[in-house]
Amino acid sequence: MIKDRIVELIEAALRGAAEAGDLPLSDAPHVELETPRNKAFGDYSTNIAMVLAGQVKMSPREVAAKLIERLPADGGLIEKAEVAGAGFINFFLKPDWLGDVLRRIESEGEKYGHAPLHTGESVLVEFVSANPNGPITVGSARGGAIGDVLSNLLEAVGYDVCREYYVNDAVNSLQMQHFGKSLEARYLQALGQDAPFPEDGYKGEYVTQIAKQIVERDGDKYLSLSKTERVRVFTDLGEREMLAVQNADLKAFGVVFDNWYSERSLHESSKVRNAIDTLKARGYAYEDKGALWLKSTAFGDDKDRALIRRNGQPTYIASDTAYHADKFDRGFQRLINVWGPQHHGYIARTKAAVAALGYDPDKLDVIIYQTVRLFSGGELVMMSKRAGELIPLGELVEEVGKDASRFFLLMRTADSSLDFDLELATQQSSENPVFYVQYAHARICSIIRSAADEGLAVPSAEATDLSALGHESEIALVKKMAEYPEEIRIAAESHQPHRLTAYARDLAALFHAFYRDCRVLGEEPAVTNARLVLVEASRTVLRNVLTMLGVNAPERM
RNA sequence: GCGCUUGUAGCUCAGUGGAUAGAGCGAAAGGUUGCGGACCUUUAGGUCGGGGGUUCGAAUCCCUUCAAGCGCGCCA
Repeated sequence: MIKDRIVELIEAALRGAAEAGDLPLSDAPHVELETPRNKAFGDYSTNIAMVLAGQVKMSPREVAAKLIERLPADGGLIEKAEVAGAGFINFFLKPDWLGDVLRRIESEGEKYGHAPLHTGESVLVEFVSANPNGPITVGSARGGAIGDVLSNLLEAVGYDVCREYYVNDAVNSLQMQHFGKSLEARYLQALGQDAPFPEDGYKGEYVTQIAKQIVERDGDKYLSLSKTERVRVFTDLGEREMLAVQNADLKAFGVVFDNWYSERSLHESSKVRNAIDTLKARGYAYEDKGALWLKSTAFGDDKDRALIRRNGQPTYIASDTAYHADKFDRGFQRLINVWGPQHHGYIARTKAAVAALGYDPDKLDVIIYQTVRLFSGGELVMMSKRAGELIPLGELVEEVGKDASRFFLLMRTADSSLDFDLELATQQSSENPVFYVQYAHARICSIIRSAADEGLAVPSAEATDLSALGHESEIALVKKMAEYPEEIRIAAESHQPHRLTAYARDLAALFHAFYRDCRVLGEEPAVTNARLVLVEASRTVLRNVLTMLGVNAPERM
């Protein structure tokens, strides 16, 4: 890669200067190379002289000048290197480097952007994990998009990734019991009985729908059961139905999990008991007021947390602790949890629990995403006409499609709240970012189709003279494509999948600018051929980034 | 009260400790007959919430303060 080659040149210059006594350096400093915003500052730039100035007691410009003197022969890569500003060294590349980029994109194809930086490392990404007592909401869907695309990114940099959904199906969960009671009441009502609806019940229309389905399928056969039995049965039936709906909605959203991990199984396999025994043995669990407590304050938490209630039932923290232990025990080296905005207070206690069990809490990263609000035509959409509550993911995908749903939910950093404009998401115009990006891809395909109609195939980059490329718009486009692998690396390592949507928009904009300025077909053969190579490379990179986002790259629109 | 997140152009937001803080929309003026319409030029618009500090250099890191959202159960 070009950037790596320049870094090597600078490192060689540093060694040379140190050996010759020009610069009194003890060990090799880390060289940062960046792409300056302003093209007057060259193609690449380094601040190394300013970093070293204090250490070697010279002015930054002086250090820069000495380093430039020591730059080794570069094999025709660098046009010139010059000192600028406070002591930057700016590198201007010979136009030939454009060809290097295009040849690399061609040879790597759909793997362009991938890099084996973390091969052999495994990571478990847990996300969505909504309670199985209702459909996935748009809020949780944001976690779905973040978790899924982050997983794609981690795979691209070499990780072995497991996408996991934690199913909160514990039998003693109050949420699930409320759900079961609500369903049971709707069932009785559907059979014409005057059953009271529980006070803390789930009023959503979907509960009534499920009850009706059960009546249609099983009739009144549950009437003979005792009330307690019936609630138990309906909790199970409802849970099964909700998991199926969640699974289907997520699938339509392009999210498929490798594993659905049952909380109940943690209790049944006595992993919860084992975790508690370990905590006791390690001295981080104690009894007080008839309950058992996790001494999480020993690891920086605000207060200690209950593990087992006075009535003998374990709390969710108990199962969650066992769950995280099990993740490590399954051999994952890193854990990532993608959690909704209400859960930020749980980071400290979860890490504390992990540490108390003897695992490294730094191996666990938690991404908290903020709330999603839906707007339509500038108006806040609070209610769904159909369900009488928060809009389910299934409805969103139905309304704006998988592509727009995913792209829009990834347009902001997870840290800030997100306003989703439903009207914009369905708009067929350049103001709609998804449309704008997909349109660029369709346009590329159209050019290649037109070329084929004229009997022109896209020539291979390797066999084509690319020296005809050199227009400002061509250079800007190639530069952006050259940045893609690093963009992937940064997005993956900083856990910021939203960066990809910005990159996709930038790339599309640069392609549209190229299209405006440079005609592909009907030019001199040398020009047309070189530009066809460039267009094909643009298609590859655009398709790669859209694939990473889980968004379709259409050939026609 | 404590904790987390946010605060950047009229609006919505980008911005890996670097050079003159950017984009889209909106506003003003003009341009635009070719591969697929979703384009171009110019102008206006900023104390990066305020105040300290670290650094050669801060929107970015630290402290403090103000404002907004959220969270502080033997619920999950």
